[in-house]
Amino acid sequence: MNYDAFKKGYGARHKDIARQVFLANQENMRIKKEKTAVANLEKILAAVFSITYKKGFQAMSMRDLSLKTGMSLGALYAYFPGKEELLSIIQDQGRYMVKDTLDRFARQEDHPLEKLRAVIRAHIFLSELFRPWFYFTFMEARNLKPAGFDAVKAMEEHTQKILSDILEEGEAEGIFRPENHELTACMIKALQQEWYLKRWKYTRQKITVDMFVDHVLAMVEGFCLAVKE
Amino acid sequence: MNYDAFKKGYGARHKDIARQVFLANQENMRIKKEKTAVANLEKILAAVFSITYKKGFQAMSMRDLSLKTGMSLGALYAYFPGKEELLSIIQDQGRYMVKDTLDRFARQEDHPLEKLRAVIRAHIFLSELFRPWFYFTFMEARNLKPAGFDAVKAMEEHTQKILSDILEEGEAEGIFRPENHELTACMIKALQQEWYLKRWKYTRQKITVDMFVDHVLAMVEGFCLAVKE
DNA sequence: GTCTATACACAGATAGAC
DNA sequence: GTCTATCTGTGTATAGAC
Repeated sequence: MNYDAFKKGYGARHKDIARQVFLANQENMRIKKEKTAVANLEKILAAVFSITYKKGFQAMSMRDLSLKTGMSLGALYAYFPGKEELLSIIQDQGRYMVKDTLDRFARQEDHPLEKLRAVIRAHIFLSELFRPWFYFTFMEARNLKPAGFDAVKAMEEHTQKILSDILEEGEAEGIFRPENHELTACMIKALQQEWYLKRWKYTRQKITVDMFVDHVLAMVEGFCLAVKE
Repeated sequence: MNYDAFKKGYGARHKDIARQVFLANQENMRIKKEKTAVANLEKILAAVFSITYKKGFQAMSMRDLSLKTGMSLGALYAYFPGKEELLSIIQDQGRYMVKDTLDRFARQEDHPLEKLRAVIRAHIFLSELFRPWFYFTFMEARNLKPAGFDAVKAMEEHTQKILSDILEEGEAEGIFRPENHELTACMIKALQQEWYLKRWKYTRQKITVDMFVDHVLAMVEGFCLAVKE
């Protein structure tokens, strides 16, 4: 599966994500009409990503956000109780998207090697499709309150476990070499993260997401696969 | 070489770094006595790292810094012209340390495989020894003005080239497999970065820097080494 | 639902005494 | 060299008109 196929198969678009955010946080919003709320949330999210990509969430002022969205300060506060809550809302939604997608892809395949490939691909392709979310989730995690940061850590360990479980399973079947699978899972996660943390580099070097994924898979398989005698 | 050996062999300590910072920025400081300046710079740097690790540079107020160092606001401004300049000073010094060390280790070995190992090890060990510097340099890069950010990018590409040059050289000698060495260099850098970006994870999992380095090397060599026929 | 106007806290930075 | 006191801009957030 390449990126184009993934993109076509993956239903959700920006508007759908905004709708999910609305449904999950409806009780804290003064806006009641779904259509209005979703349209404006979409604008707000896009603006947040655009502003914070360059200077970070802390440095983004509510006036910046007002200017970029074309909405007034008063209007913005009808969509979330405060700046800190806005951060949590985005982080929560980001985590939900990743967990939901990876769990789904992990269930789709049976053979450990195919499963490993599917999960690695899905993670990187998803991070390409929702790059701003991934970048934001990583870079702004430390601005969360302890509870939020704990959720980030738990998520990191959850996705790591998906990978190490596959590796264990494959070792039991004689497909993968015995190794410290926890550590290998960490390395895989590091490679995945590279894609959305340093996008400027790959854009400049004209490396596509498909090339990147293939290289990651080659490296991982070169290390993990049991040698045929 | 393991981490302990690296640490013993690597001369510079925190005080020496503070001295380098003093010498490099002397003309912008109102403090003239080296001994006073170095001692206080050491305090200031430690305080910056401690505060920003949790909430970032933008969110650190000068009053936070004053409290943590035990120095007054007025005194702090005798050591640097402004908050933004303080950021540049730290970033510049961080880059200098990395470049200086890596170039040195790359020159030390002759055989491509040994050189590759030496450079990868040196980078990870250095990031362990000066973890706050590395973490800070990465996380706060986007708060720099364009010129500073360009320097960061140039540095990233410089260290990448050190690696890809070694891989090219090794391929010419038949030691490494033909591959997209640029991309492999990127992967290696991603693995190195993982160590200082997610230290909390490795502390929790009781993984030492030596274990980590060995795993990275095993993975890289498994992928790069030409297969013996 | 969205606007303008404004409250009030806190930021970075400096002046001038010691 | 270091301190305290203070200036001035900007931050988040809200009240109340439309």
